[in-house]
Amino acid sequence: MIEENMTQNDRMTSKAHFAEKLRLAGLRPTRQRVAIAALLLDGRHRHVTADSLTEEITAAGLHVSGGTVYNTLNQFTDAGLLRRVMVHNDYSLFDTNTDHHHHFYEAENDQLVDIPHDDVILAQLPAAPDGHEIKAVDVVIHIQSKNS
Amino acid sequence: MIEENMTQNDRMTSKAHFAEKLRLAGLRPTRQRVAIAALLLDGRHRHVTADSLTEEITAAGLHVSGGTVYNTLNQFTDAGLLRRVMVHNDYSLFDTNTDHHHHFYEAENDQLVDIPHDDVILAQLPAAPDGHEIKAVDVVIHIQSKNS
DNA sequence: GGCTAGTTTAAAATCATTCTAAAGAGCCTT
DNA sequence: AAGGCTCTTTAGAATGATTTTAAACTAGCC
Repeated sequence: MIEENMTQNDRMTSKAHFAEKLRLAGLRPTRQRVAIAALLLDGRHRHVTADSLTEEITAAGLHVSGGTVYNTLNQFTDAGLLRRVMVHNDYSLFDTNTDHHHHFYEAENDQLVDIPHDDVILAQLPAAPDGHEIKAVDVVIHIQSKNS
Repeated sequence: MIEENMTQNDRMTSKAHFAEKLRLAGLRPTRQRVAIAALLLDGRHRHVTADSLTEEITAAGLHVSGGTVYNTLNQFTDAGLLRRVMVHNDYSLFDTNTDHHHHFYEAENDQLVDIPHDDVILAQLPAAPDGHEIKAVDVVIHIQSKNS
């Protein structure tokens, strides 16, 4: 949203902006990480896979090796810039929205849909086992079309 | 629990019992499916992987090919005799407890722990998108030991 | 007893992801 | 701006869980 009507000059600014964002996250702002950050961390909320991200990179006229795409996705996730969503074991899904929210998942066409933050209310969470603390609560609501 | 003090005769009965269970689930009771059912569907609640199940089968002095272990796990899951739990993408986890309940997951040592049915209360579930219905609600609470 | 469709088998194939070793690039120091 | 040290990237090989294959079997029915 932020980058809708950008001039060439703004784009340079934004490159520096993402480099800074990476530095703050403890990641050295390399050419490939900045490029990927510019694609993924622009505020748009969506779900990507290593594959779909690679397509985006190619569409942007760039090239990043497969290994680096995977590494970057993992590093961004560890740094809290992305969130990994667990709905199946076929391949990893990443959410560019790291805010606390949950998901609908439709297995029929492997479709993942965000649930607005306040639409699921969890009352009375169980206490974590002794010596442990809760790190995250993931809720996935599996849905299917009614006529099946 | 059911099969704690079984005589040889009871065991035969139980074999027939599992064969019947499979038939009811729409699965032809083959030797290997009955054997696996006897191991997994005895009422004990636990989590297994294709690997751990294969070990159990071997420990029982039996042999079932790898492909069949995977097929059976998938068929049992589709038939509602097992439940697949999604916590990571490394390999599939199956829960012999198909009742509605949720899980704690400790990534550090890949430990999965059941949460008693009534310990998580979800109020105000969101309505499923138009034309869809809710099939299942999965809640995974990620935990970590406090001193880390 | 013999059929036939559904199963099992071992082995090969698949496919996402990670690892490897060598080449390259940030970035701090001078 | 050069040197250098470490962290990254790269292409390609390796890994490992899972699926597929085609042939050998078997459960259940006539």
